[in-house]
Amino acid sequence: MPKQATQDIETRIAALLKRCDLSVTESRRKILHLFLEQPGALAHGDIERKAGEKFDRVTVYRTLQAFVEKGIIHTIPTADNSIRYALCKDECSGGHHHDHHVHFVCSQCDNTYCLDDVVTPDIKLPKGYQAEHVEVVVEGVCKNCKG
Amino acid sequence: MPKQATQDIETRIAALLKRCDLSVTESRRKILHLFLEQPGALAHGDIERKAGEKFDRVTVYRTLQAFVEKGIIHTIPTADNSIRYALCKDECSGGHHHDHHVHFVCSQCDNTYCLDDVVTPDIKLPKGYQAEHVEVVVEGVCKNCKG
DNA sequence: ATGAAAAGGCAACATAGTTGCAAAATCTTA
DNA sequence: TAAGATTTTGCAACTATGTTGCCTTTTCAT
Ligand SMILES: [Mn+2]
Ligand SMILES: [Mn+2]
Ligand SMILES: [Zn+2]
Ligand SMILES: [Zn+2]
Repeated sequence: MPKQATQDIETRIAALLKRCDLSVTESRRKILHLFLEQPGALAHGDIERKAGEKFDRVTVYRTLQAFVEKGIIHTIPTADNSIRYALCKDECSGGHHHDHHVHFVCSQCDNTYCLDDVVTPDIKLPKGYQAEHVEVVVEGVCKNCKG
Repeated sequence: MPKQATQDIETRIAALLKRCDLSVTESRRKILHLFLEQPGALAHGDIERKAGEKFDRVTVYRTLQAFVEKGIIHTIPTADNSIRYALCKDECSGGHHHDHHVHFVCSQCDNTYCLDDVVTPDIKLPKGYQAEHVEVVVEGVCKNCKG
């Protein structure tokens, strides 16, 4: 692992936190690191496990909550009732989320992906219903698992 | 409340349970009743509350689980990580679900509706991803709250 | 370096969901 | 309709998940 590259990542992480008015702490850096070095989404449990015994459970909760509020990560609803979190594109960092992409959950490896290029379709609703936000979650077999 | 109508409902409930190879018990009848007399979906908590102190929590869990397995009800994923349950159309009762409709969660009254006539759109996925099932949940203002 | 402010750790609590087992209810069939 | 076999229920105990208050530690601005 080249020192230079690691340095860069750490710098980017610190910058992102500062830009979001979050003080740069060890747990926030660590958890953000987990998201950056991973293509898919992470469940709370994953994070707790990957972060090791190093951090208190409560800290993980509070960190994720802060990240969601600041638009660093967003939540992905799934059928099995376990919220997953994934990094937002930069544009979200403003303060409110404007993700309009589809999510994909692999039924084999259970990984969850943001399909950033697949926008959520318009849904024609019956008279009287007024849409504000559309969530689309596709379940199936992912790239890697497809044999 | 006319005796005749109540009788009919009870008969229908018993018939449905029998058709699904479920023995007709008080808790199952009661919970099925709750679904039938209500247009929207119910969360676990709702059911526990509406059924009164009469049944054990565990019984509610097991009843809902049985109903899902038999295709009597289906689950609806929501952003707030609380599974909701709603009656399936008759065709589901076979054993596996084939609901392809959109769900709607009202941000005001928090009610959840099955939009049975709004079918889930086809989603064009990137190369390599293979869809098996699509969930669409629309959040917004419902018929009753609009105004 | 120093003090104010923010975040973390701990403990205690609340809620949600699971499991094994014995008692009770339901179903079967004679 | 009266057993007996089978399911289902309730209870207790347990794990998992999430929240809150309070004090200590860390971070940040000066
Ligand atoms: Mn996403
Ligand atoms: Mn539905
Ligand atoms: Zn996969
Ligand atoms: Zn409403």
